[in-house]
Amino acid sequence: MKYRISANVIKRLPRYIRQLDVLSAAGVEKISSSELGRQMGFTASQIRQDLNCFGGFGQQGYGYNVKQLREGIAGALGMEKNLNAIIIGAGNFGHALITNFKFEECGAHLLCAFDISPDKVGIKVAGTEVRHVDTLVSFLEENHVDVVVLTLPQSEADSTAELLVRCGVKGIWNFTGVDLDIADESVVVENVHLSDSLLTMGYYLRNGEGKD
Amino acid sequence: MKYRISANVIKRLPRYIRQLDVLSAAGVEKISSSELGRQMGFTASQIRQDLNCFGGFGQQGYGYNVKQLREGIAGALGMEKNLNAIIIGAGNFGHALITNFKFEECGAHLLCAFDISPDKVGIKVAGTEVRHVDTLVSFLEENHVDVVVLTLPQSEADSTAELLVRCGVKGIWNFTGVDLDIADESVVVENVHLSDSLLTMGYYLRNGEGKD
DNA sequence: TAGATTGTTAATCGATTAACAATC
DNA sequence: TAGATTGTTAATCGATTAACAATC
Repeated sequence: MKYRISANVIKRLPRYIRQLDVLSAAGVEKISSSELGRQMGFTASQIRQDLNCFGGFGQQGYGYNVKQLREGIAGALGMEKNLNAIIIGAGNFGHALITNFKFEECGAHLLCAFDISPDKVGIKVAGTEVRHVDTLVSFLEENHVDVVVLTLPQSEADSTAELLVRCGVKGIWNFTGVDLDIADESVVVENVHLSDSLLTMGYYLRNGEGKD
Repeated sequence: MKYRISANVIKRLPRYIRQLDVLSAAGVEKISSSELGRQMGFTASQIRQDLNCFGGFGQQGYGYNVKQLREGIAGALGMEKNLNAIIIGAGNFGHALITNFKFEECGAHLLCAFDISPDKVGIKVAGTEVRHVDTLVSFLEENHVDVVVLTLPQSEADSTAELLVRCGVKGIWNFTGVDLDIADESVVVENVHLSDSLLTMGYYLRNGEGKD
């Protein structure tokens, strides 16, 4: 890539995808930055700046073709290249992710799940096989895994993450609630803290007005 | 409040809480902004700026008392005042939240759940009663509900949100994946988009290096 | 061509970092 | 008192917004 694109821009890309999908579904073929901005609560300027980080998706005097722009952003996010994923921890939360989360729509493919509990190992959850964690390392050796979804108890979080990094895993989608700090700079960790989201809500509820 | 505190600061508060809890558990009694910064990946300056939005938690020449600071931030977030919550949609995801999510630790109290499916209505999930959605409006009339957790199918998201706002609900924690746009400025909506998180991970995995 | 709207540069605004006096 | 570290002001940096020439 040319020069580093700010994290703020990257975080907005999935929102663009969502809105463009809504527009597409409604049969809208083209849209201007100002109209898209109105719909998403952004300024037209910001939208043009954001999109221009990745090249000229638009056409002067016309606007943006919805489908083309959608593909362009999907390309920037690399959504077309499938990421292989596995999930460790098939408890309530892991189970819900396996069953409901649309990995394919995010350009990912869930290979299988791992758990330690005898009454889970061996079963299939929504078509996904649950293996024993004892087979994890050998699985990682034999398969290319891009992303590991961590949905196991907090007590296991750090040791498991360390093991994964030693096995060369480069992406950890961490739902454990523990802030993993991993020294290896090449590892991408996304910490999902649902409680953060509720706590900030609490702040705004009590201190009046929404965020923006 | 004095003057408006930026959303960036608010979003960092739960992270402070987490780190302080880790320190507390490890028996650490005091900490300086520079050491806390080292641990959390912030500058000491930023930490002092953040904390001073809420008043002098620290003591010159000494640092911050871990427990006191924790209480101070919890106070700023209003964590001690309980928020009443209900959850609508007891499917996989709702079920997982009811079972695993620590509402109490976030200063919230889950009153009950609602669903439409006959084989869910009437049962208890981890001690939480599941009621029929037909009883939702009367429940809202008879109980003060601060936060509604939305974990129902996308097709129901917009209509349900609209109903909730009409019933005077001021907080919606939205897991449906649909961007609710609610005109009423006094309603606080937290949209949780797990897919956003995975998509941005995908970007960094392919374009090298972690975020920071 | 005239109108519209982008791509892109310049101006503004806000957030982070640095510096340092206050003070424990 | 001397050392440490905050609270707070000033400087810097980056992100957002505004403006406008390019062009479809």
